[in-house]
Amino acid sequence: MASIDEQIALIERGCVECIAREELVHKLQRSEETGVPLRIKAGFDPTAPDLHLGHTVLLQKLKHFQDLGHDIYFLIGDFTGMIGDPTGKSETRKALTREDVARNAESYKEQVFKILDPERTRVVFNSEWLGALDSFAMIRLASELTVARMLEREDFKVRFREGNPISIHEFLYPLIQGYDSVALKADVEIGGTDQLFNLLMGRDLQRSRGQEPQVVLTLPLLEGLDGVNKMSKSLGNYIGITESANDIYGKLLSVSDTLMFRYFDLLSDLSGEEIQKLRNGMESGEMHPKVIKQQLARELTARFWSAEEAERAEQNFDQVFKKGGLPDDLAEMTMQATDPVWLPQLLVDAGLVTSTSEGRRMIKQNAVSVDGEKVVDMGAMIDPQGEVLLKVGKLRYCRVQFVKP
RNA sequence: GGAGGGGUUCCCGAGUGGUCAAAGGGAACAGACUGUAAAUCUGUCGGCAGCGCCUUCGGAGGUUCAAAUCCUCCCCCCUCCA
Repeated sequence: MASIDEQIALIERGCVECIAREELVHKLQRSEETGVPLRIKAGFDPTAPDLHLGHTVLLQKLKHFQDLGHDIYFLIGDFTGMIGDPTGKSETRKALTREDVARNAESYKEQVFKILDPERTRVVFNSEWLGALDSFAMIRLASELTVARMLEREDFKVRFREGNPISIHEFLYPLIQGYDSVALKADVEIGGTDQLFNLLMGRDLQRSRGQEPQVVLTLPLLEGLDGVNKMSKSLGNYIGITESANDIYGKLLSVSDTLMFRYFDLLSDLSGEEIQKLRNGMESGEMHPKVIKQQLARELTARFWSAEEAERAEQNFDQVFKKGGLPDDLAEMTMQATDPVWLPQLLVDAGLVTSTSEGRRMIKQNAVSVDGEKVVDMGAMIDPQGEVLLKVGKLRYCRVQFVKP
């Protein structure tokens, strides 16, 4: 067993803040003496059907605790998801239906275990205990907090000051999340820095109900592919962990050089020194940024697939973008037709553009090619014979096979 | 309950009777240049077999040859007062 100092070092690695470090030390010591594992809580909002790299920052941290022998409570906020968490958004998030939540939660469960050990992970739903709270209990819970205290939260403060709407139910969210910690008797809760307020709420409520307050660890938010906003499904700037090896590899290679080191820091298993070496290498000009980025892409692709798959993705990438060849996971479809098809319509049918108008525009912009030949005629007709390879822009491909009806 | 301000195309935001599919910015997409990086430049950015037609300016009606713009009712948001 690692010493307490070593354990703390691992736990704090990558964290932005660790609230009440001494408490953590105390908890770890006690756990070691009594053999009772700590209860580690992390909440996930079930809006996204797919986990992405941003979530894995947190999952890696949970894994650290797991490796140290503690119990993970992977909380799926199915109840809170239906309320709509205001966190990090400048406007009210749409509440999910019960069906949405159930469906999304299922896919969470499937994906979490790509990183966590299922044996030591308990997946829990907060509707379990929150659904059982009656209005009386809910109002009593609400009485434990003042509006002024609520408005301390940056998000609310700003919206209030700028005259943007804040629904009453949004005030309930932090309370409810804090109550989750009470219900789980959490020893430690991990969350993004944007969750700090909610995480601290857990401490308050636990204390007021006679429990030992949880230690709060915050992790930085991972920026999405745009390098500006946090990675999120709804912004479309994410890399999903169930995406194909080619996609994961390709998307990673498209991040900016600055962002690349952010990803190294937060996602890579390399040590701090090794990452610094790469950084120096790039700054001194000894290493080409692309080579470093490839290393990142390989490591992470291999994490969710395998070293071989990562290797293949790299070859595929080179083939497609260096040599202008074709990807190996080319989309294919068959189409029934006898008469010549108007190209813009064909592009719509193949899912490469959303309207014939867009198709025409793409042709006009010299972005469309058929069987490798640029097409400039917006009125082009395609003979429905054999198969054709359609390409729009650099990334959209489809092979269409024609069949007689 | 009272008084006032506001809801415009993905987002912000101009637009107060025809010249409006609607300025400007952002995002996005395409082209050039590259390392599918950044930056930059150029173009596109409601739909439709295409300079003509159709559907959009919170919703429903109405006035008018003509409405995002005027009128009526409704819904929603914000501010101040109680």
